[in-house]
Amino acid sequence: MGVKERKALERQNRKNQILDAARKLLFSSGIDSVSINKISKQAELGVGTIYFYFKNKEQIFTALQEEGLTLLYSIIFKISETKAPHEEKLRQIALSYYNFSQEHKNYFDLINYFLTTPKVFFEPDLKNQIDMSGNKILLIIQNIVAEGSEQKVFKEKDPQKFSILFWGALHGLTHFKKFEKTILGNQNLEEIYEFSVQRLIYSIK
Amino acid sequence: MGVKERKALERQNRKNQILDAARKLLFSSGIDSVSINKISKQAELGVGTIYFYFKNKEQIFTALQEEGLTLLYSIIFKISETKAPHEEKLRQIALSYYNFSQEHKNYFDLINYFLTTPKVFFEPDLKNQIDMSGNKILLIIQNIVAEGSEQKVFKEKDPQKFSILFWGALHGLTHFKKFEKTILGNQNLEEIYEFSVQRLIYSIK
Amino acid sequence: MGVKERKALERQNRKNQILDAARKLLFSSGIDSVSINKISKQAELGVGTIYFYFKNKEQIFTALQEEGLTLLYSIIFKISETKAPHEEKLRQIALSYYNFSQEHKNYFDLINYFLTTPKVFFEPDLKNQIDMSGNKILLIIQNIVAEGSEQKVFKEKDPQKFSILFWGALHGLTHFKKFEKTILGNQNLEEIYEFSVQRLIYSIK
Amino acid sequence: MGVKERKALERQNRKNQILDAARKLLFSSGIDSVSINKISKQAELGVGTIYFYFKNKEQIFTALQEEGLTLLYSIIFKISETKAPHEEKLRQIALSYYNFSQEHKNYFDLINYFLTTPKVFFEPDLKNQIDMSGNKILLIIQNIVAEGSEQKVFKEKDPQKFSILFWGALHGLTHFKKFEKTILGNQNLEEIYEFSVQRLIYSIK
DNA sequence: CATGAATGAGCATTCATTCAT
DNA sequence: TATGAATGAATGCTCATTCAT
Repeated sequence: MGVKERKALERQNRKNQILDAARKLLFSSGIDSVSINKISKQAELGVGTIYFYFKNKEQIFTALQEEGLTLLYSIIFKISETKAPHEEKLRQIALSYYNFSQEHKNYFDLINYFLTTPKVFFEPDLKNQIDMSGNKILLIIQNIVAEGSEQKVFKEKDPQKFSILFWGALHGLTHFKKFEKTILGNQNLEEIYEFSVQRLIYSIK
Repeated sequence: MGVKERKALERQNRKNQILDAARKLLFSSGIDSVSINKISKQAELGVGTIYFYFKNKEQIFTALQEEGLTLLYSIIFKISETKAPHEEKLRQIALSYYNFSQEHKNYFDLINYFLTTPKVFFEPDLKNQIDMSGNKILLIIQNIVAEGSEQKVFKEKDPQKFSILFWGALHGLTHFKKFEKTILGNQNLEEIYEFSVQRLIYSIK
Repeated sequence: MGVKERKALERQNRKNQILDAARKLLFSSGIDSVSINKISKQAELGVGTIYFYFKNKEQIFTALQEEGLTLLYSIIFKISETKAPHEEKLRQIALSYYNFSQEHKNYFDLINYFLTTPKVFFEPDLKNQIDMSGNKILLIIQNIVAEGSEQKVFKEKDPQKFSILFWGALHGLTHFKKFEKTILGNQNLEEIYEFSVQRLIYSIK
Repeated sequence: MGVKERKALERQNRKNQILDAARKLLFSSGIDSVSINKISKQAELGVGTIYFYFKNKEQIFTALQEEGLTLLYSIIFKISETKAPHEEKLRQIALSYYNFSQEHKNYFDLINYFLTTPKVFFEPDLKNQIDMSGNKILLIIQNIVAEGSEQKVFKEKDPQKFSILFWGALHGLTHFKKFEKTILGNQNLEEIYEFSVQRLIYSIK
């Protein structure tokens, strides 16, 4: 192994060391209590070192969000690889998204953080990077729909548009978790979620 | 006008003065830069005075969010009162929600803030107040669907569930605005939005 | 009842109303969370009214401290009135002081507040008032010792000095409660307290 | 001198710089007016810097109190090392405690602050640290009594308990300084103090 | 008598970031 | 590369007191 490779490896190790610390903080106390100083303490590194490997806090968050998206992707990918009927795949993907929002709440908060922050300035590279992670997931859904349509299981002519509707709807519904005790009344969100999935799938059959 | 009335009026005026300041800040620099100290400066009042009229920062945000929800409600209510066919009403409501998210971005950011912040410490009263404002909007949609179903224009048996799906989907889709240049590729969100509305309405016809 | 008397009575009622509120706050959340604003809310009176009846916060605290001292006095007075032997009386007084410090912690904190605050400015009247309340208690002890000496049960020639030593020692010991888990090691303070009382009494026998 | 040593030295210097500032404030205007902001201004450092060296305000107070206890310890230790008779040592220790309470009033106020504040949230480590400083002083007294008892000068079987009584009594008596013009009447506290010391010592002879 | 609106200095603490070493 | 000392603006919030009505 040459000097260059070793350097690159060490570099990656350090980055991971930092992300490990950030992740640990994120999971133990939530997004609001992740600060650079705390990360540096947790990682047993100087704050300066953190800034050597990450330009700013946003970049660390981005990396963590990518982790979350990758995890989500792998879950959804697995479903897409099964032999289940197309319809069933969509249903399972939808359900797994709901589960992800509950069981990986911290990652989900992070995704929402990036999705809802009105911050104007966002480095284009960073933004692109995140969006592409999201896109991969969208493509899975899109492919299932497209494939289903080819095989005449579905009758959707615009799989891309539909996949955005599909995911957008699921995403929007997760936010209604906060209304479970109020607006939703005696129903729980999961019920409504399943109803919605049913309807969305039905609409392309 | 008696003393009591005048006092009550002055009280409301002051409250408005504070909300004006808060709104101005919110609209000029975004939610993150609204602080009590800044509000007090903007309103030309002591911070103590702010706290005399509002228990805490959250309450000011709540009031502002209610403004936004009231505005949204009035828009949607107007549509519901027209003589347009049910289907058309839903379409217009959907469209107006999209427009609201773009034209009243600051109110919309505020709504998203409350919807996605992982903070829990929200006072039940405040939360209930907001949720009920949201509920009023939901009920309009629900009524249109219910009425449409009664008149056999729609065939939806569960108008409540469907209205949640409807609004949730629209809401989720607005978040994709951020992906317009990346994931959405050459399409713009409005197109997809209209496609989605079409599909959702179609699913109950 | 003439106008004057009624006025005086009303005046006292209002004062009590205020003290009731202050006491309630003191007992429910401790000395640090008693503020004029809170008192006024609790008493359902305007803050201005509070200031009409009490010159400042200190005066309210003084009144409450007097309550505490009066309560303490009544406890000690009762003991002094029994037929118990002088020695036994002293022992019981000592014990009741310890109990008072534990069971009426809030009053005791208040006493300590006045006793340890390094504040320079203290209105002479106020100070005198408090001191006299303390003096009454001291006099009881002093009388018991004096009487005991007259009857040759004790051999103390200077009952005043001894009573100050007696009370001062007891008071100082109560502060060691904070050391129970550290300096005091495996002993508890009560044990040491009793030991001390024994010694002090023994020293005048 | 290596880099490490120099760093450590500088660190200590900064800490002292902060403590100097805190001490100056404490001594010039009393404990109530020591705030972190004031310290930072006095020390000509940013507030953040204060927090870099001390975890919180309490820790600064702790350090200052330790200074006081160390000073007191050194005074008492010197006495314990003399060739004076045991009895005389106790007398001198007692007297020096009184003098300390008058001449180093600010340190004494600090000690009282920690001893009487009803605040609970004290960190165990900090509390232990302080208590151990106090314990060292107590042990000196205890040893003198124990040694005296071994040599049959005293007849105390429980030196620990007695040393607590001894110190507790002296400590309690210092609080009566406030009563010099009122309860104590024509006597001054020093007189009573000496009387008390005499009695306490006499009780173990 | 009674009110309650208004004050604004003050509080302890956190933060992302910089930069000389 | 790596460090960690230093910053100081900023945060939400409390407080005793005043005073015009």
